[in-house]
Amino acid sequence: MTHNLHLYNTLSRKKEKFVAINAPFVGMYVCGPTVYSDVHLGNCRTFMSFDLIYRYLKHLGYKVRYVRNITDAGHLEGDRDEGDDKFTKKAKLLQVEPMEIVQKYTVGFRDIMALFNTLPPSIEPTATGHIIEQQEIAKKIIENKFAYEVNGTVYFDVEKYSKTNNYGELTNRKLEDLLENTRELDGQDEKKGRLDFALWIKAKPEHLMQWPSPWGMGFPGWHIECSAMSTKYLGETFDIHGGGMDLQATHHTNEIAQNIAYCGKSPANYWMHTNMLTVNGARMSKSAGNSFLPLELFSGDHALLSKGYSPMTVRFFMMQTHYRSTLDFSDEALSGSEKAFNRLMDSYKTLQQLSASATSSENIPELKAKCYEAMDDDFNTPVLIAHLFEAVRIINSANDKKTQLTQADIDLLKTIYNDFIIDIMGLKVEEEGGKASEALEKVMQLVLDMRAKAKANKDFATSDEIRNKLTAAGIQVKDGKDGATWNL
RNA sequence: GGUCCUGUGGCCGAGUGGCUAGGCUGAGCUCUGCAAAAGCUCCUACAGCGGUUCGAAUCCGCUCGGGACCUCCA
Repeated sequence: MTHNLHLYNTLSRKKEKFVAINAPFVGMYVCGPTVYSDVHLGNCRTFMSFDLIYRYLKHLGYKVRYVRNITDAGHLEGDRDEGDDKFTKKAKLLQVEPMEIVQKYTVGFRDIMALFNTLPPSIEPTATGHIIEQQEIAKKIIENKFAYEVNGTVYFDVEKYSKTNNYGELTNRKLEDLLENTRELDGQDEKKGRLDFALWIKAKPEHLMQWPSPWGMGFPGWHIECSAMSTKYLGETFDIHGGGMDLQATHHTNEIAQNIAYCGKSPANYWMHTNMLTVNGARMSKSAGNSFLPLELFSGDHALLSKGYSPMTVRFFMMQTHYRSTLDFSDEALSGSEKAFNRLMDSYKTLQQLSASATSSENIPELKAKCYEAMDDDFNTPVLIAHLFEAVRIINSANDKKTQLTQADIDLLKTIYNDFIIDIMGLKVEEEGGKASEALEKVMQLVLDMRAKAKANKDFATSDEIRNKLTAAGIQVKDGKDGATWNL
């Protein structure tokens, strides 16, 4: 595998050259959604970022096993390790089965991700499908003396673990500081240490989701599902583990601790974290109530939006920002991206009908090298896009006969476009498609021919009338050197 | 309070110790019957104050903003 891919590893806090444990195979685990309500845009950003990473690794020739879980159990409201989980709460509210909640939002999630043109993961395992595996890990951790049971609940012993391991390594925090800053819990606490977290939680009789276990009826803690499923499908140590930055301090820190307590091995070589989406500078989150639903974005049905934006526009918008930077969301920024994206894709169409010259005035191989350089530098899509706009300029100039491209140049440009725009960034031409558009194409050709005749006869009143009425109908006419073209 | 990130032109957003980011917007020009499209040019920014350096937006310190995590969240 010859490439120069470097990626930022949260563990070392710097960019490192990517070396697969067992090339050409790569194991990648990404923490997926908790399906108790609609996915919001922030989730989508994370999964689009990892989709990009998945696509680029595949493009480089790796055989990637991409595992992304569906969390359909556990997840209590708050830190008390008590009360209803999110599914039970919602199910009671709507008077349905918790699994109906799970089904509804799992399907919704997949539909949205498909609209965003993300590839499905290789395996999409669910927490409820791996209750046994989670119990096995909890048992082993107890055996290894890093966990203890109190009244049917199993807790991980963080202080014990810290004696031989660096618990806060992922966030560079010291145990003393963590202890210092952790809130004192209400008196009835049964945990030994205030940093201890639950591997298995005792269920009250009224709980709708509960399973038998060596410790009585209960349900799994939040973190253990990822330990169980990543180990099962990718092994004790695999290549890349990813998720949103908000998972770094708690979820991933605990996941690493569980894995080490379980088998003595750290789960992943590279930890990758994607940054948050913000709205007016504040993090977009379900609990803050400032989130956008993807469908609101597509329809424009939101107080902060002047109009709707297509899924590909949104994807392009996100690709214009590096995955580790926060991305501030605004109507103005989206509208800028929409225009830029259309210009990029228009040039893609122009490229298909470019005619070759005998000589070349541009260095296309260098452009291609720059594109790889950008992607190899921790998946730097903003820089990649900057290079692609250089290609846009070249293509449009060639179309205007202002620069010359050989057939080899044109073929290479096609390769660059197909590789980087379509395959790697996962953008596609949004077509209305079908027979209707075929017919429209013919009708438009007819109309433009009639207008060309009027122009040839200097009947500008007629040609302008045709153009104006087409514009009013939402069709833009562009007069070029070799006749007119149009688009919606 | 603790840990950490961040502050770039009208807006979004990359980046490196010295050499053009890019996109959107705005202005001008070319082309065009006119317009649109396209191309070219311009608007030359790096929070503030010190320091290191031949040279810093890029390194260090301080100040002032913004944000994240420490509680469920991608």
